[in-house]
Parts: sequence; structure tokens; C-alpha cells
Amino acid sequence: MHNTILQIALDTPLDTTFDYRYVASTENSAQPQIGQFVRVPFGKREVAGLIVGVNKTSDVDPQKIRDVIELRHQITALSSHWMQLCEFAAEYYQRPLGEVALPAVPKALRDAKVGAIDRAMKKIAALAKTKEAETIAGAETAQHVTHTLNEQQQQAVDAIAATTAYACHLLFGITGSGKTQVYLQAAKALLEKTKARGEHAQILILVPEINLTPQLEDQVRASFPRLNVVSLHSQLSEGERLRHWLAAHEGQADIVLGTRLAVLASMPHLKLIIVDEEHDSSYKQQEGLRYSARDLAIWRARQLAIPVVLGSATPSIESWQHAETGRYKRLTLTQRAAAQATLPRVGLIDMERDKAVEGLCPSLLSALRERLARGEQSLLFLNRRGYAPVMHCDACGWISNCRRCTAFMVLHKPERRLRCHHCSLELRVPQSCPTCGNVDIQPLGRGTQRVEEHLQTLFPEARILRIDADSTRRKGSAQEAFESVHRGDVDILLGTQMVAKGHDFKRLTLVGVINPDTALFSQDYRASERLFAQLMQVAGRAGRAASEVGSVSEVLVQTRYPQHPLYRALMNQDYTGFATSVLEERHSAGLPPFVFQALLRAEAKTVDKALEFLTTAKTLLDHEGIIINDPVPMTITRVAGVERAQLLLESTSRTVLQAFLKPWMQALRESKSRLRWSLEVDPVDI
DNA sequence: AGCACGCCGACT
DNA sequence: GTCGGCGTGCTC
Repeated sequence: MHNTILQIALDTPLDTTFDYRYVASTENSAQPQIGQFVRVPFGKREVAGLIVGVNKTSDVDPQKIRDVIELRHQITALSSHWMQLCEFAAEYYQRPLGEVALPAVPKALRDAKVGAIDRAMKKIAALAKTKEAETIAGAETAQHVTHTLNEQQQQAVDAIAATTAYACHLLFGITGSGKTQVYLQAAKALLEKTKARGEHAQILILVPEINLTPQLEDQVRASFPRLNVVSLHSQLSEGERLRHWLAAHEGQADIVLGTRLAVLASMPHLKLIIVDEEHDSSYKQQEGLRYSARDLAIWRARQLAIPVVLGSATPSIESWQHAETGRYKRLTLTQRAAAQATLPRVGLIDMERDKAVEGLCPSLLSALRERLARGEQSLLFLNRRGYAPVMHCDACGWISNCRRCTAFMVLHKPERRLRCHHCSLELRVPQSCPTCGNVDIQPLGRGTQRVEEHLQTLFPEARILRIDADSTRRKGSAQEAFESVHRGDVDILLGTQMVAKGHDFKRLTLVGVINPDTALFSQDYRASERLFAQLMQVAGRAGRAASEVGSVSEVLVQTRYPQHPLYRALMNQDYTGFATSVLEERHSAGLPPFVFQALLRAEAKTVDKALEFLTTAKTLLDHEGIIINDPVPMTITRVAGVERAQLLLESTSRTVLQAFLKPWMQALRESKSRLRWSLEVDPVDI
């Protein structure tokens, strides 16, 4: 038996593959193939690798080449389509292939003993048999998608189902317009179409956060009782993740419902991709490989020549732009699907006229009182957790700075602690001012805890529930909290952005927005886009109840700037007008989506060192067609004792930018600088 | 990234 | 006398 040299991708930042020798043993004559996994020795460790080439020879010194420990022959090799998807992501985001491909498969598959994989394979095979038997017993393929659609929904379904090649559909529909039914019916139509041709079909549905959309998972399962629906997200146990991934990979799962990481799931019969709430920032991975799952989903659809559906009530500005130019096909839903459900009335409370006490304006309080009297639910939205964002000494001017970060320490009163939201440093609340000893140090500003405390004194009889990252730390507690709201055990729900997503509260007729103005003047030019989407989304929590309780729902926004165009657009629920004006601003300011960006970040003990590295980086290569700005410290310069700075690159051509990044990364790696640095392509938070 | 080796400060 | 700090170098 001749030696085979395997070219292996490993999960390491080294931008190269590694050659290993493979010798088929007598008891295992399996021939290695591209797309299979191996276990190999790497330095002092044993790691998982992915075969990316099978060769006879190697350029590497034969003395250095080591033997493959084990070939994972029991798993079907990853397809060339999947490998190309990973290669694209690796190139586009400037990372080695192994750093993309290996983390995309379950840890259990990379590390586990062969026995564990065999067990998982047996389990999913048995499950597939059961489903098959059910289908035969059912004697028909019709699924339980029974809702009748309105005309707009039907048109959208028809447009998606008629797609025979790649197309990106932007499903633009207000909250409650029945986007989910369009997804489900389009999926059904597509499954029937492929079944008629005797082909197998798989569908990928991406959602922002699985635990905030349990209703969608239930709906999918209920709509397709005979299909094998699996979920893929980071909260699965290792065993579940392995089984679900294998079910998708072996073609036994018909529908995969998952978060951003599921965009890299292996699905050999993929025929449709749906990205729900496509504007949501959680599609963007914020550490390691900083990919956009939405963008990769679109690339994947194009690669496979299949349709992809992006759904949102408030599409991202770049998606809207693509719909405007005709690159995406816009499908619009303007009616609420339940005919009797009406849009909420949006009102602005002018805080200059209607003076707030403890952050709450009298007119918002009277609206709350009305709901309490009628036994209806209210939701108060304040996107700031903790009791107060900072503590202050009137006598000497001391403020509660974090000693490790350029940020304030936030007062968490129930725990009697100051907490830094950036590095998690915690201190006991000082009894007196640490610098001058003044015993009267004050909380400044307010977060959800403080508003909750005040609400309790105002409405001692009301059942008030706060939902934020602090109140739901325990696993499963968010779920319990939402259930108690659904049961009607809560009169006033108070929360951060956690309450804005997903949940429809049947008895909710008032949404109050407490302090949204700060986002209007943010350094981040995307802040207003996010604020608008967030307010539209939280406003959408109201209004569905109208038919149940027979009253019009109301959204009240407390603001010092009632004339601001963003609030005007919100009042009219006019996404289109808002998007048009944002696009005009971005165009004239030369911002995305009219330019393409990349961001080089550096971390060091001092800002100067970080800036020095970036300055060198700036002049390292010629960069025609690319603007490289001056390096600047990040807004929050220091986090956990590390100083950070960044360098923004811009180009009107994505191709020109991409062509520059590759040699630039190479040069930066060769510069062997000792500090930590990373590149982000298409950054969102700058 | 790991993981080793390697040379200088406060402690069982 | 050692434990351990993180600089430097390597991984087929």
C-alpha cells in the first residue's frame, strides 16, 4: 500500500494547511477523501483536521511529516459546495480556512470517540425511519399548513415558489402582517414541487435568537408534523448538537431552524433559505470570525441557485438599497393578517412640556393607570439595565469610573454593587465618596431597576415584572418570565431590548418608551437605524390585543425632540420614508452602503503602542482606490486594562478593497508585531 | 491559538 | 533554594 499525503486544514490562526501521511491499515482500507475529518498530532497536541487535498507527494521535508492518527471514515465527506462556502467565508473575512470550517462542525464530531459518533448515527437513522413510517401511514404528503392567506401573502408565496434559480426576496411586512405564514406556505409549496420531481428538499430557516422565538419553532413543527425539524444553536447540549448536525448533513432533517451558526450547516439537499428579521444585529458574529450570517446565506443561495427570503418589518438599510436597485425582489405586506387587528396609535410625549418625575411623564402615568383600571397589560421599554448608569459625588465631583475600563460603573441597587458592563468588575457600593468622604453620593440617570422601584411606590397594587439581562441570569428564567406575562400574571412589564423581540402579548394595549433620545446623537451612524427598528419592533408588541379587549392600542414615546424626523416617521409607521432619508444621508456623507469598509483593530498596554502599530500598517502597502483613515482610539478606549485603537479602510469598490486586504494581511502577519490585532470586514459597530 | 522553553522576582 | 511571571518560537 502506497503512502498518501493528506493536505489538512486545522483550527489555528496560521494561514496555511499542513501535510500528513496516511497509511491505510489492513483492518481499515478506507480511502481518504476531501471533506473528511481526521485526528492528527499537532505539536504536543492531538487535534481535529479537515482533508482539503489528497496527494502523492509533498513539498514539506519528509522528516517533518507525521502520520494521521485516525480517519473519520464513518461520516459522509462534506460536499464540495460546503467546502467552497467555507473557502469563500475564509477569503472574504481574511481568515484561514480551518478557522472557518472546523468550528462550523460540532465539537463532539471533531473530538469525540468513534463510538459516540456511531451511537449518534444510529439514533438519527432510527428517527428518520419513524418519520418515514409516519408518512407512509399518513398515505399523503399534505402538511398541516392550513391558514388562509390574504392576497398579498399569496402573491409573496407564489413569487418565492416560482423561483427556479437564485433570487433574493426581501419580504417587507409590518409586525403582524403574517410573514411567518408566508415562510411556511412557501416552504410547503417548494417541498411539494421538489417531491413531484422525485427530489429531496431541505430548508434552512435562520432566526436571530432561538430562545426569543420559541413560538416560531412550535409553528414550524405544527405546520409540518411529518417532517423532521431540527434546531441548531449554541444552547444545545453537545450530544444534541451532534445529532442535529448529523441529521442535516446526512439529509435526514427536512427543516433546519437555527441561529447564525446554522448558516454553515451541511445540508446536501438545500433548496430554500429563509432569514427571519434579517436586520437583526445578532446575525453578525462579534468575535473570532466576524461573519454576517445573512450575507453568507445570500452567497449560499446564489451558489446553489436557489431562492433566499429575507424577512423584516424594518429591513437593514443595505437590504433596502438592494431592493431599490432591483437586485433584491421586494415583496410587500401592508395589511395585518388578522383582519380585526389594528395598528397601534403612536403618540409622542414632549418632555419639555410634560415634566417627568423619576423618568416618567404624567401623561404616561395616566395611560398606565387607565390600563390598570381596565385590567390590560402595559409594557415599558427602557434600554438600560441596572439602577443608575453612574454614581456621583456633589461635593467633590467624583464619579464611579471603572478602574480597568474607560466606562462608568453601573449601580445595581438590589445587589448593592457597582458593576462595569464592559469587564464585569464588581465592587460594593461605597458608603461614602472614596475621594472626599462625603456620605451623600448620588445615583445619576436611571435604568430599569430604578424605574421598577419607582413604579412599585406609584402602583403598590400592580403586578410589576422587570425583564433584563440581570433579572434573567438563571438559565430558563427568561422563559418563565415571559410565560407569566402570557398567563396574565403581570400588569406592567418593564424591560430592555429583551422584551422587544418575538413575543406577542395578547392583553397588551400600551407600550411606553422611556428614554430613547440618547441614540439620536450617537457617534455610531447606524444608531438611528437601530433605534428606529427597535421602536417599530417594540411598538409591534401592542395592537395585536385590540381585537381581544376591544380597545385601540397605544404607543407613547417620551422625548425631548418630538420634531425629530425619526419620531415623525415612527408616528406614521413609515419605514419607507425613514429608509429613503437615511439612504440620502448616507449617500451624501459617503457612508455604507455606498462605500465598503474594513476595520483593523489593535490592542496594547498603551494607546500609543496600538496607534503606532496602526500607523505603520497604514503605510505598509500602496493602496490605490482605498482610503485609509488615520488611526484613532476606540470610543471605549480601555476595556479590562487593555487599550484599543482602530484604523478604518474605505473603498467605493468591494472588489478593490478585497484585492487589497489579502496582501495587506500577509504583510501584517510578516511584520511580526507583538501586539494583538484583528481585521473586521464590513464592520457594524465603529 | 496552544504549548513549550527560558530567564528573573517573592515565597512554601 | 523553588513557583511563576510573560517574552519568543514552533507547530506538517
